[in-house]
Amino acid sequence: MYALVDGNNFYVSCERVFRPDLKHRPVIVLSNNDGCAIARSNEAKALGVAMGAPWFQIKHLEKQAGLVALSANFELYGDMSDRMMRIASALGHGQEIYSIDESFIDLTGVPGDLVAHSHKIRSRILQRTGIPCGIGIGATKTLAKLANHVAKTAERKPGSYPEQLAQVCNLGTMNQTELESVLRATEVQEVWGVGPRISKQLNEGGIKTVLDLIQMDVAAARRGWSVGLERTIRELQGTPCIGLDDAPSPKQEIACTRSFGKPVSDFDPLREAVTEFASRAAIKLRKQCSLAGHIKVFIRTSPFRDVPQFSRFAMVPLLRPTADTTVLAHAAVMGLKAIYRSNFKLSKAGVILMDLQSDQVKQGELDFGDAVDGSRVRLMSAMDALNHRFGRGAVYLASAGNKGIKRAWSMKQERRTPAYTTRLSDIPVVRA
DNA sequence: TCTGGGGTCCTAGGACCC
DNA sequence: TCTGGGGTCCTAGGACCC
Repeated sequence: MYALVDGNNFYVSCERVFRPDLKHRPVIVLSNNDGCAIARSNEAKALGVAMGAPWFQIKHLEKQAGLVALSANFELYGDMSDRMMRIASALGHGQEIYSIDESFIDLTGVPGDLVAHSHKIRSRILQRTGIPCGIGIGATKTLAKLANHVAKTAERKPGSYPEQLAQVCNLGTMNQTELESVLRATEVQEVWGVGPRISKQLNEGGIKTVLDLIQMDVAAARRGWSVGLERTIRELQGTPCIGLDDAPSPKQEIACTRSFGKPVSDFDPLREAVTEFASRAAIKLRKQCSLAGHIKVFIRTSPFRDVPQFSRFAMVPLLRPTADTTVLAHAAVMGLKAIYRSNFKLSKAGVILMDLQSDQVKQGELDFGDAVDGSRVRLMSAMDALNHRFGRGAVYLASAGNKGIKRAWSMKQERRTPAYTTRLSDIPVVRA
């Protein structure tokens, strides 16, 4: 058995912990650059704000309906996530942290009433972090996901499912009739692994509810779609195909990409941006003890704007795999030089580290006199240590531009709340 | 004016091999 | 008239996830 613990409207819930005045009001959190809605309170959902809705299209709701929009504050969400995950792990014996607000728990060998136990953990998370959760339980991860959807929907939309399934839902203990009525009440697009494309195709073939999907012939699913859909159906039928991944393997790619606050045409700001992105990606790379073999750089115009379009990338091979910020940033800028053209209003750039491998692998090579210099590795460790101790940006490459000055390409974040839990200067003060 | 960022997996098709 | 068969590896692109 698996459980899925998932924070409700997670980013909004994090904000509400420190802004109780936002409770019961329509609130959304915006993506970087204050671009579009990436989290919505129930009240905002009820207003009809869609996931991913561009802010400029819904901005009128600010005055019309009291909609509150906040800039994304990932420093806060990451810390709140750590706290929630720690408490959630007590639900079972193994935990896979699947995303910032979700974790799967292995319930194998957990004795007693799983629903009562889950309610207890749910209350503990709410009490100690302020984050409300939904917990779904099922024989497979896909069923646990589905149960979680039921638990959250039953709470948010009374009448959608039986009331007692709200907050915690165990599909594993339902009788056939109850289970079928839940499956019939749920549309295929709610299933984990079935996206908009496949659900549309399934609907056209008359498969509309999860009950229809569960009864589908797995061979036909494989022929018509892929092994992925076959696996999803088998999981829905109760055959585990996806195990708990509680020791995630290192990333195979590490990216840092950003849209700019406003369009950029000149080379210098692009060089700064690409240097900055390469530096940030390199930090992540060293954190997982990897080296990169290739670095990909791209720049592009906005596909949403009616301007001459431009989109190019360069793949730069590294002489030898490295995690050295200066080498990676230099390679990225070389790539940028190769693809840069003036006279375009560029809106986004990014760097992707590829062909990653462990930093423990020693590649035998001929010595051409420029072999890996241990002092460079120590320099990187020193940089990481300084930035960790004194905050990001304490030391950085000069070619990333002066961080003390507003950089032409920096992103827009006009509505960001403080880092309440991670910066001394931002910690709330309680007055007697 | 204004539309996110960071990943994974699967498949088809081409290059290449004998 | 008529142009093999079987395999691997790599890559680009699609679909999906949050």
